[in-house]
Amino acid sequence: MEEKAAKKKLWIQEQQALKQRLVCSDSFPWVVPEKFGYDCEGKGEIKLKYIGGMDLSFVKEDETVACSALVVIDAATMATVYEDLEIVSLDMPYIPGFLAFRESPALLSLLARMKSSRPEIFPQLLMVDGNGVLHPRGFGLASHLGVLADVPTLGIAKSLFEVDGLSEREVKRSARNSLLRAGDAMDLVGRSGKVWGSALRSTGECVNPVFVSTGHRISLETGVEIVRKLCKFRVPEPVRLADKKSREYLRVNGYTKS
DNA sequence: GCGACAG
DNA sequence: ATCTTGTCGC
Repeated sequence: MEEKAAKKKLWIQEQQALKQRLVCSDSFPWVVPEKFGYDCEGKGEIKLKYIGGMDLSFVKEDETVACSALVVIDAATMATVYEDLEIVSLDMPYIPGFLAFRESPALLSLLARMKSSRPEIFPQLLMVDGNGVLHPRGFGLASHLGVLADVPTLGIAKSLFEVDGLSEREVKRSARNSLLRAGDAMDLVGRSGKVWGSALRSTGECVNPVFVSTGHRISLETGVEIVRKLCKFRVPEPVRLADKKSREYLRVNGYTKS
């Protein structure tokens, strides 16, 4: 497997090249409403209204087959306004730290399709199942996708990618003590002092936090503020729905799955 | 060398 | 990611 090492080396170079275009601060034409609601319909300034969620589901029989999903909701009503699913064939294997090389082609395909068919409701922000800058080289799937599609993105992970001395066990321990109420969040500060992301308590029932990180063109602070408002359950609605729909699609079409 | 390792 | 039953709680 000398092959694999060479591939990683190339991928690392590609990540570093794309990272040159990464923007970690708020860089969008819209404004975050004080509270999602009818004010999103207001005239004048553009307000955040359309938020997308993306995910892939797999079948255990064949690791190259997956169903990709893009769900867009209206933040004001939380209603789904767009949904697209596609069975895809994945060329690359999953290698920790290189998830984007396996999943981004399928996700980019869905984005391109929507951009041409329904540009008027194309998401102003995308929540991606995975990490943004909370990554060994600071360039996870959400950042990778954000840069390639030039769309603001956020990384939403259900488990911690241990980087810079951060350990899931330790983070969960302090989260249990510090995150007391729904919406409480804490910075994920590495040994180096760098803030990689945030651990957010989604609901009062969820003791286990969800890990949010900047993907592209949005600050961590703004991202957490938005994610906080979109959580009915542990995972924010856009991503939860994309996960649910893709899994359901595989099940209904006989592929297997629970 | 050892342990870690998003989905 | 996926494999899985029961079970605690509103």
